[in-house]
Amino acid sequence: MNVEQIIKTGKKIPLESRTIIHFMLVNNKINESISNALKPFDVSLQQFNVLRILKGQNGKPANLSTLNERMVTKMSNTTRLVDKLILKGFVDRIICPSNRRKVEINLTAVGQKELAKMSATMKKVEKSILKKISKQELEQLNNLFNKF
Amino acid sequence: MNVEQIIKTGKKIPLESRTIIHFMLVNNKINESISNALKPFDVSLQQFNVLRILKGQNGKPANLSTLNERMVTKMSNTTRLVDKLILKGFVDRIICPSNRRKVEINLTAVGQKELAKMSATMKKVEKSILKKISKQELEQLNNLFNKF
DNA sequence: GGTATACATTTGTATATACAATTGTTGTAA
DNA sequence: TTACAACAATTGTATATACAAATGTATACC
Repeated sequence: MNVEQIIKTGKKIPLESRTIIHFMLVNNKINESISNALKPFDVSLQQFNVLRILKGQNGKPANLSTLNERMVTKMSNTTRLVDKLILKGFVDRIICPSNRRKVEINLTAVGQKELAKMSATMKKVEKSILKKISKQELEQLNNLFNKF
Repeated sequence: MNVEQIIKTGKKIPLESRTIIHFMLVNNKINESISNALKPFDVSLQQFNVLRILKGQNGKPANLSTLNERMVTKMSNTTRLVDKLILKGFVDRIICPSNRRKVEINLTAVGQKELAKMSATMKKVEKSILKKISKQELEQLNNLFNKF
């Protein structure tokens, strides 16, 4: 992936700017791969993320603020994200009995089943995205990311 | 930046998934910094990118497809992006005399002046984003990004 | 108990983006 | 020269996201 070639510029870009731009280009590519992979399941990356968090709850229901806290990309509107998952039958939402301000969100059986399929697909996509990168380099990347 | 801590999960994440998630977290952080920095100028990152491309043209006008080709994040609707820049007085758009299907987009004097200010701000933001990262590590990052 | 404050979510509204269909223009081949 | 395909941009529409205001509920203080 050559930055200058992709954004079709002749002049060379300062190392700092180049790194940021390069970062964004890789990000675009990753996002595209992932959302393509999720398209057949009719969920966005954000929605997948919510389902995954709910699975991590092991049956314990989550409320909106918990979801928001744990999401990779925090959104300003988790309510409507959940709305869409409800519409698809992947989760259900009830008002929390002990505190009626809160809601309890749970994976449905369908949601669990679909999530399992999505996760398998995601594993493949991750492998394909990272196929040219060694374990050692992955560690290296994680260490570098720590410095941001 | 500790991934597990940020997304508040107890279990450890497989290295591949962790890298992707880590990547997204860094991306969010970068985007936030940049859009905050651009907010005073009332432009989005995409709009800034278009202005920068136009500057790179050195007075030569660009048409929409050229812009699209050179944008870091390709958009499905560059027309309306340009509309917004016109509204702000940063660029103008005329129909290309030699081929009336095309348009010619140019930086205005105001656009040039504002872009200079934005660029100065962006330089600072980049420095601040990358302040903990050495030149050598930047090279390393760029090399790793090449493998995506 | 009544009132103010903080909390958790939802709703309204504006803006951004994606995708497809449409418009207008040019080039080309019968 | 006309009909058709390719091109470049625009428009319509649906969906996504951001931000602020509003709703409803619980808690704390007097």
